[in-house]
Amino acid sequence: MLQTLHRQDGAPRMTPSPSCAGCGHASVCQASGYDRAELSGLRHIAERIGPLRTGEYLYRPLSPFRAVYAVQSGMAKTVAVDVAGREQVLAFHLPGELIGLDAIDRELHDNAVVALGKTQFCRFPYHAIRQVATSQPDVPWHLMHAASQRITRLQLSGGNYLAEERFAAFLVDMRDRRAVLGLSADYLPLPMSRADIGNHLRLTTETVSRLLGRFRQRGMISLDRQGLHVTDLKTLRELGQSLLMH
Amino acid sequence: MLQTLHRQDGAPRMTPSPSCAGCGHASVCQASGYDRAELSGLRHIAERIGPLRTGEYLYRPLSPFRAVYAVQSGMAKTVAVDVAGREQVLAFHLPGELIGLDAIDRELHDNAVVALGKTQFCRFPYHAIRQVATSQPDVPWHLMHAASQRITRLQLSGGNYLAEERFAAFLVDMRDRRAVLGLSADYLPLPMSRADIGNHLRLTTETVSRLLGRFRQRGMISLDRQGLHVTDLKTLRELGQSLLMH
DNA sequence: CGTTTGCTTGATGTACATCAATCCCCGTGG
DNA sequence: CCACGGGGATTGATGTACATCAAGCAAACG
Repeated sequence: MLQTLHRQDGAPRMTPSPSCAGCGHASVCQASGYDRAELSGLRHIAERIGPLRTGEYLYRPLSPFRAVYAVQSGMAKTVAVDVAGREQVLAFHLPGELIGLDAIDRELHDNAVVALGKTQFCRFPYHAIRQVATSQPDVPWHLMHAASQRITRLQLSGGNYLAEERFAAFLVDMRDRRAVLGLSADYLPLPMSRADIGNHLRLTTETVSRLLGRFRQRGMISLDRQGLHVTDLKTLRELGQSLLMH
Repeated sequence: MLQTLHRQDGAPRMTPSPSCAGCGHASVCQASGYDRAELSGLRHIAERIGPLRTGEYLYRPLSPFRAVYAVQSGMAKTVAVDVAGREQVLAFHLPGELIGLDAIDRELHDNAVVALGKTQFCRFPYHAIRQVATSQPDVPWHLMHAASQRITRLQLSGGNYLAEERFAAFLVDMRDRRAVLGLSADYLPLPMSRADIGNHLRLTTETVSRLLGRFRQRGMISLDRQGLHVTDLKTLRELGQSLLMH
């Protein structure tokens, strides 16, 4: 289970707004750039959703696209389901990361988003975003940057690499994203199942388990029930370097 | 491995062009939506580049991001090179498809774009796009749609599927994209090497060759030196359906 | 508690890679 | 015109990274 996020003590407060005033998760929005004055309109249209609990859906495949979302606290996964019923975990989302940009083009969500542990979301209605964009021209470019980043990430993760490289890169990537957000970085909570991790990395649960064991044996990580501790980031980063952004 | 990156050298020649009037490739731009009045500004900032020949670069890794591009005629590939020197073919680009959106976020191209056969490009300087966007607010949203589409495609292709499924989906996808652009759809020119196709699909040249042979034997395609003819689209689409958009 | 559910660990299987010829174009020079 | 060379394509034999199958185990949960 994920605990509630703690606000950074020395972090500057963001400007109060109808929706975001008093939100306990301001620091992650700041880390994601939502506190910039040119994007202030986004704060005013944000709606809170949740908390959702493990396995509950934010949206389902084939639901119409009406908004983009961001995790506020907790963690979520995006899952695609194909015609044969096979599932594919496309991403794990940390607080502040935009969800649903892939649905803009066809105005249709072809994926599901599922909460992993108690999770809260922010909802940004698309019509409101378009409205805000007319007075704040940086807004669409902010989305564009988020989309650009997502494309870069997907391109890297699509590559043909060994299980060990992909898994190391996965851990380091998650660590780095948490560091940017001001969350505990050496400790990674893993509210998703081994099956989810494996599916995401095109591996089986057994292989994930074996990799975790191997990394633990080599002193790169230490495991507990809720997640893992990164104890040798340098080695881990070297293993995954081909798959990581610089 | 792939030698193309080291084969040819030479800076692309650029021809400034105030508008698209008289461009012989207007139909593909039309198919891609560039003829809409709300995007007319894009036509006025387009510059022609090329023609480039097989193996010549549009841009190289680590070059600064100053523009997005579109293929005008011919075909191109995007190639990522990691720290270990391994290459990964990320995409093959048909006329009208935007190239370089992944570089917007970090203002840096971490990939190369290489011509496959005699290929012409359109260049859209980023500062000019931003300028045009101030008077034509649909412009950033057009890019956003292109990015959204790219994300959807990458998510699909990242999945864990059999070689046969991926290859069938690749052929059908290319066929469908050509159909949208008004190009010959049953006939697919393949100016890239088997190695390029295989690399893109996480397969070896040998496997690509065997798949082509198998598909030919089953009467799904017929091969010639320059490309292939799709003779049983239905079966091909069924094979690849899990990986295709609907 | 017992049952369930997910995790771990070992033995065996397989899709595809790798290795290795051979073939087939196509360009080049005589 | 043909001889020759070389890079890509095909085809077959063998290897391997990871999946699949199978069994035990430990935490979670009613």
